Amino acid sequence: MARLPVYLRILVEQGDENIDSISSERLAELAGVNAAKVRKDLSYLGSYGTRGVGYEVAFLVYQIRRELGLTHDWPVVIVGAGNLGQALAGHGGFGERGFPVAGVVDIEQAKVGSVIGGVRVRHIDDLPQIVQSRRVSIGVVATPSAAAQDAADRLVRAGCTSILNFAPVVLAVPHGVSVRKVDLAVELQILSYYEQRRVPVGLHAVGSNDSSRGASA
Amino acid sequence: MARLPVYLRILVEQGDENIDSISSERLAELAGVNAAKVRKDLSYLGSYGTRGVGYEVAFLVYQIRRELGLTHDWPVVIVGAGNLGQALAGHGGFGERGFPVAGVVDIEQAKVGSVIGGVRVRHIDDLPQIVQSRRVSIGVVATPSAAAQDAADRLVRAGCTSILNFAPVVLAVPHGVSVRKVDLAVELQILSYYEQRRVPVGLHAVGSNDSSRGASA
DNA sequence: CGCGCTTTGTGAACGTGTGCACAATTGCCT
DNA sequence: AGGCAATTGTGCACACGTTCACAAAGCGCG
Repeated sequence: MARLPVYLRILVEQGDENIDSISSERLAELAGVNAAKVRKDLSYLGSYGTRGVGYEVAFLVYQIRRELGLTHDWPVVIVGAGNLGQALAGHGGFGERGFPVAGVVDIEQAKVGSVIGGVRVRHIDDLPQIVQSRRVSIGVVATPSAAAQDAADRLVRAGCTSILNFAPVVLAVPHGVSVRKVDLAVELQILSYYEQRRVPVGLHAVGSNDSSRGASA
Repeated sequence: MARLPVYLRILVEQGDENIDSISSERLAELAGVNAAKVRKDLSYLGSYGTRGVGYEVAFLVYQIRRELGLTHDWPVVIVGAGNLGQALAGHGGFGERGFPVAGVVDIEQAKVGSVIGGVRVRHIDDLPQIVQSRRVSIGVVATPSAAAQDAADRLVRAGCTSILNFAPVVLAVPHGVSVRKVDLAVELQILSYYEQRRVPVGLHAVGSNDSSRGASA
């Protein structure tokens, strides 16, 4: 389920505030979803709640981490040291959440050697060496559209089996390789869609990807 | 439908290559989806295909643009001039696709005045003025998590009715405001999930958000 | 001019995810 | 010890999106 990461983040936050027990209703409120959905999602992991009380935060965090495979770090390699690649590498949020940046590569020699986010940019030809020595299985494509497929091919050849793609193209990958796409223009266009038909009456929240909802501000 | 933007991009690309007619099957292949799904999606816009021939690319582009509300530009304002905000503003892909950056604001005076992507960073107190003078209805939250809710509140107060949120928090917004969230860590965690259970056999593509699929590389 | 090939549009079956409602279970208070 | 309030776990109905399969419709060729 795609909601587990959201629950996880909320539970970790609650844990940081020394809250050691939480009800499905409270968790649902914080995650912006239905309480029944939370319970169903969690029951999928097993019966880890206590009736009349709720869920033990620490234990639930552990279970979700285990389910998501977050019991150990997953080093990632970023292909493309342009605007986006630099922002991702320098962001810091990756490493904190269990996805340390094992390397940043670019095809342009001009970019090789510069240091961003504490990582030196290397040439894309070094990709196989980085992937193998650091046991990387997740690659991030942060190149221009035209170079994205080549970047993906190189990642796959180097041994990556999961790709996070920021380029607005549909990547072709071999069977067995997972791909997720983040397309900023698509997100904006979806907002535009709702924005355009805002004439009738101010209506509701927006479906699919989201989570948000709730009143006031 | 969230797939319309993908179709649109592909159709524009095809149009650039002087292809003026396309079948649902070809479009489905390029978009990485089922052909029947393409036809059903397009039939939702009306019957704009010609049986035995296919769809006229230019006309379809026009229709999808109209449906998505992309007949005119939607200026956006970016809140947060950190790593991510700078990358987004400097990216250029926004303006090209009909979402020109009307402004970048930050709460830190130290960042005010610098120029990124041809836009000068202004103080967040100028937000209402920017939003109103430029008729902005879409705001982008590119702040740290702790500041995200405040940024969203300010955007709403200034008059924005759609928000694209990059901070890993669930934003509370008034009824009638659309929110979409892009959480990089969530995407990586979903990949981690599939990566973890890759033991049995290398299996398939990944659901929901995606689009990818297809063979070889 | 008609026949066959191609491709759309859509009815219908199917699977999946969602939400309700309630029984089962636990803790607490008296 | 017993009853009450709270909360989980889940069966069930429903709505939605997906896919198949086929009839309707257009094009080109003989």
